[in-house]
Amino acid sequence: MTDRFDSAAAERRWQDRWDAQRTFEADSASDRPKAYVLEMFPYPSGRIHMGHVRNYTMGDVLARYKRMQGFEVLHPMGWDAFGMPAENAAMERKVHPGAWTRENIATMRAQLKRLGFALDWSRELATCEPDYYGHEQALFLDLYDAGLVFRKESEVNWDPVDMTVLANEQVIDGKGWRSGAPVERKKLSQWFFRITDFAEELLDGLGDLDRWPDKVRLMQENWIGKSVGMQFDFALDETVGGADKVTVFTTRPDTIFGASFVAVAADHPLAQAVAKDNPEAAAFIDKVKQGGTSAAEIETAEKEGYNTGIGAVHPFDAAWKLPVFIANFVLMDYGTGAVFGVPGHDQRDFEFATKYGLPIQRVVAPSADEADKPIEGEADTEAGVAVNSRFLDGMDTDAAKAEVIARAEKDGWGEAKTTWRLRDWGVSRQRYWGTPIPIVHCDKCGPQPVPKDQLPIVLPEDVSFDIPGNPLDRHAQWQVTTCPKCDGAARRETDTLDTFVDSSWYYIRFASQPDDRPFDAAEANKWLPVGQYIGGVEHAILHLLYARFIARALSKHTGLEAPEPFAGLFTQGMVTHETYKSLDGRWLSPEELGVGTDGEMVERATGAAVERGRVEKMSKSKRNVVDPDPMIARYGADAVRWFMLSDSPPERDLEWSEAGIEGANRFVQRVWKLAQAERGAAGVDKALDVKRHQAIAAVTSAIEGLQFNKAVAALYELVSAIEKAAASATRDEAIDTLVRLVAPMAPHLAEEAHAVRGGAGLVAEAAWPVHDPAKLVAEEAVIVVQVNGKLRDKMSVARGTAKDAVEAQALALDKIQALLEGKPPRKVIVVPDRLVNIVA
RNA sequence: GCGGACGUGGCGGAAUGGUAGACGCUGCCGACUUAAAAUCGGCUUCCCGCGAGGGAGUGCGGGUUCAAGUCCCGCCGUCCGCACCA
Repeated sequence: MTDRFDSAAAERRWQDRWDAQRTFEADSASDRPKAYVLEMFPYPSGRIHMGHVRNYTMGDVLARYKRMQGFEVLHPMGWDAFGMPAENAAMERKVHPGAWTRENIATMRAQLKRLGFALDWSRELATCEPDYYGHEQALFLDLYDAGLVFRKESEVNWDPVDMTVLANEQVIDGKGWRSGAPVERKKLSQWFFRITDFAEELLDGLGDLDRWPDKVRLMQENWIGKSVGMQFDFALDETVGGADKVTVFTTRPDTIFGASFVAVAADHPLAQAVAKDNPEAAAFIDKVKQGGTSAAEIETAEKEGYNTGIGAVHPFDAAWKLPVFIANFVLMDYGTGAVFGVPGHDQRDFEFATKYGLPIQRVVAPSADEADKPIEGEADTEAGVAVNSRFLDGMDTDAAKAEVIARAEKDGWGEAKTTWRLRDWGVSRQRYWGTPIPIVHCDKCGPQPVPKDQLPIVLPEDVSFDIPGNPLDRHAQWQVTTCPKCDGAARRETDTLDTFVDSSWYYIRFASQPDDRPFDAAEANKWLPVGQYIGGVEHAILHLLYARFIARALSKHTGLEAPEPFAGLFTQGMVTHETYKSLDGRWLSPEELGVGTDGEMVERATGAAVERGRVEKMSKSKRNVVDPDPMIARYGADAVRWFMLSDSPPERDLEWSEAGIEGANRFVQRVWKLAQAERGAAGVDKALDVKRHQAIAAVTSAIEGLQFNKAVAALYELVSAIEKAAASATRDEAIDTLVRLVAPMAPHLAEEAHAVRGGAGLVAEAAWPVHDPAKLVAEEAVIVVQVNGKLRDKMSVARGTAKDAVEAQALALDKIQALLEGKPPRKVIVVPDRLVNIVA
């Protein structure tokens, strides 16, 4: 009689044992090879959701697998604990952000522990604690000393009612998401990290990240946005606001003879100067500024301009003057905020020129004899040969570009120039719940860095959120300090750091956590870079780019040797679930549903019909969230983990379903039943042994390739084969192998099975099975026999049978004889041990 | 608009150019049971056929090959990212 697997008891037993034996604590001094497995640490929002469970289960499988392979594994966990939700909770529920956050951390830590993850909890950190952010302040000062921190005026979204700065995603249709008040643009002095200093390196570095998804590399490449071209001046035929020239940037200097206008952005100094005593221009600028900033509005906005009446002198022809427009499609924050328009070869310029009746001249053609080919309907943006371009005529596009740049540089009116889309990283946040920026403002000495021995600068606890705005700003004593330079009265910086700063170095702190400095480089170097980093695609750009930047900066200015922090990156899919809607459009949770008299789904409370919605990402608003805790209680942690890995490929979405978790539970029970099988039968089962070796090979390569769904399938096959096999020594061995192969995925089950089968020690520390390539195939090979590529028959031959013999045997088959009707085959292809194809 | 990914049964998905649909889910049939649950066995791409068997089939249209889900060319569709980037 076999028992059902008691998941609750097993979870308690083995989690306690792992804890007591410190099984998963990483030893930096170990001489085993090191493996660093990391999942993106969670924001402590309140409770763990299925997305976390999936993410951390994948990392856990890898960490446990690596440990069984003999690696010293670092697999830590922490909390991305600063950020706005804590302040929102403070305002709504009158709880202190710290109390709210720490309570959430306690809840979520307990939830994670219930899943039995092989985490080194001794290295747990929370970014909201002074023993983390104090070190971050030290790093800030290091970057400051390295010249990578600076201060400048920058515009922010300002909510005049809440008196607060808003992130872009908090601005909805130009209004604050909470107050609903129209958002203003406000200039504030803010701190920046000079990430643009590293633009070229960050771009080049992508080339080495061969274990990153191409998609993410491409997104970063686009974000960095390198464009190579030239910058040059157009002289103006009058002086406006003290300026007698306008500087433009272009990637197509070869089209300079196709220019028919110059355009500047609405907030370009030249435009501002013109507007000063020109109400018409001022009105146009206002109109442009009011234009929507949403993607949809930009897409549909028509190209519009205001002709200033100023003339710009063509650099190659003093007599040639181009009209200068203020145009709505020119952006101040890209290039120089001014362009020259070539309607023949740029689509925007084409539309603009068409609207304002400006000349459209072809200056690039597919070949030199197509100089007169008209430009019709749209601009021709292809490279080719310069035409109608005086001294450039006949040159290919690249040569023409080089020629223009060479002449400009020689004559001093322009130069080769590369511009970037990437902006410097604004790190100031006018918020309370973040890392205080370690700067002191002195009226006499200006902003001064705080000496390191005064760190950490701790956030004051006595703050209130009754009044809108940043509580640090109105805290009476906290700001008051003395200038480190002149000892005079001074005020602390009340801005805090962007939480992306917190997450851009936490993986280093995990690897090494001395008390007196952010990290010990020698120790960190033992672990870094992270071998496998796992998280959601939503962090493909910002978090990963910032972390790469910080790692590079630290590699340059400290002893850290990991310019690329994450050698391998994997972005997993979401966890989705069915949704339901009432006929009047309210989202319904599964608990609100019942079955009506006719068997149809109805809303339990009202008996009204229910519409089955799309399968969507689990979210509170759509009421389709499945909480992990009750699932663990009901099915056990192993079944939940198993389901997270089965079915869908890890990079795609996984649909949570009742049937799926039931299936996972069935698997757990099947393995448990096998584990209890009587040991000691004699005899060899060759077929089962082949299966065993195949399973080892399949599971191993699947885990290596992060294809957990394939590992799962291979394990199902092994279990089925064992179930069908009669008792034998081979079968005992196969069960032992199964227990180890399943251990990274269902660790409690594996430990329990290992113990009940008399195994010594922990399976978590047992060796990973190794397959024998010679035993991967059966002695008999099944040969497929095709006629004209169509499967007609199969036959079994000894592996390695010679081609001639196989061919003869195939031709002798009754079915084949019948199909050939006595005619000799025209050709026979034999693939040894696989197939015979007869061409009739 | 630019860039990328994807398209295979009722569903999730497998397939170094070599048996398409592994494995799971669902559904159906059967065994065990007084009965149910659980468990076990079988079937489950579609069409024709009682059956043996035959035919079709991987979004659509072409091509390469003894052989194409897989490679090439051209379409269609879905999803994602970026977006007036000069």
